[in-house]
Amino acid sequence: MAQKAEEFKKEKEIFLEHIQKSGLRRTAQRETILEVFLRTEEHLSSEDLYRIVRNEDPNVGQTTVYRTLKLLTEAGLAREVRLGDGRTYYEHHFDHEHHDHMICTECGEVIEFFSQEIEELQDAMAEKFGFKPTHHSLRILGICKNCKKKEKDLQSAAPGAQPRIRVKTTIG
Amino acid sequence: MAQKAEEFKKEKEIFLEHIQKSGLRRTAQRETILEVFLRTEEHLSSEDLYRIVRNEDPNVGQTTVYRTLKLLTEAGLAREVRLGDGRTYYEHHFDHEHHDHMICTECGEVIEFFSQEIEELQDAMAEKFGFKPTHHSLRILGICKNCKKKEKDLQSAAPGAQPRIRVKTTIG
DNA sequence: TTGATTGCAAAGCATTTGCATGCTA
DNA sequence: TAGCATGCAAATGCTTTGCAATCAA
Repeated sequence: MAQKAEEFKKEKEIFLEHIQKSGLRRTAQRETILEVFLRTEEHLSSEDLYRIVRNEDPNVGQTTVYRTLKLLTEAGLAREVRLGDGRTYYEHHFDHEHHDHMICTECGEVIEFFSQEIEELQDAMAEKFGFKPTHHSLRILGICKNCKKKEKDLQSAAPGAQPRIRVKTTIG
Repeated sequence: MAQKAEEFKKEKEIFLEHIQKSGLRRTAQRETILEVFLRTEEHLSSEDLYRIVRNEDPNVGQTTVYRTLKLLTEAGLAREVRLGDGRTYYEHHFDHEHHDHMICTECGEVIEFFSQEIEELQDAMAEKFGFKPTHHSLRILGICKNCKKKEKDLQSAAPGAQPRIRVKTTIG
């Protein structure tokens, strides 16, 4: 936990630096939003973050959260993620290894994973086409361990049960 | 070209079959939309398709194009693709190999590619987490061969030139 | 003081839905 | 004839923008 506080300090410095470099201003709202973001480890939508932030400070508007998340992304602290349900999520970027996602289409669970081999094959692929990659996104959709189990259990109990789909569309 | 006509025939059969199986109805609009879709090889948004279709038959509504693209997807003829600019594109699915995409963030060009090794590594990854994959999506963003070249040419001519970004947001 | 920042309300966009009318089976 | 399909307009959901008031530097 003490180590966590250290990390936040570093990230806050980065944020301030970015703000100063860009001729922007330090405000209470931005500080609150940054802190809540740093304190939360999951994938947050702007809406999610807004809900938590307004507990700490009801004077923060939805719009400011949107704008600040953009700012955090520019500063290199956050990264936009599309999980496939139409909205934009944000995850920590600074000091976090690059990774990809498996998304359970029943419960919405998101598993992060990383494969050096896949990364290398992608680069090799790009090179083959004379393409200079800047970043990439790999999502695997499917059923997670838990839901696979639940499905089996349900099947024996109530054969016609419908799964609860959270990610609503096929992702190309 | 004669071979093309054959292909369309097969795909039309599939569509009719799907329509009958589902208790739906064969209509002129659906036929027109299907034909235009089959005839076009690129990645089409609903809007794109709508524009072409209304040349053939101005009596087709935007809504019907949306609904029919869903239908084509259900029938297995089309596949939804998210290229990262917020809208949904469709590509041919039937008799087309699975593939992934490289997207140029300057000109918007989309390169299709396939790597058996990447596929296998993904499955291995999923298995490691007890995750049962249903489908996946891999996008590599970057600069295509052409734009890389143009960039260099421009740089020597007008050092401060701004690139035209078509894919507007970072894709997680 | 000056110009960035905020929050509200309104606008934007892609997509979906309600509903009266039109058509297929 | 029954009920699916259509197309318009209105609604939706997420995100962005305009703008007057507020606040940091």
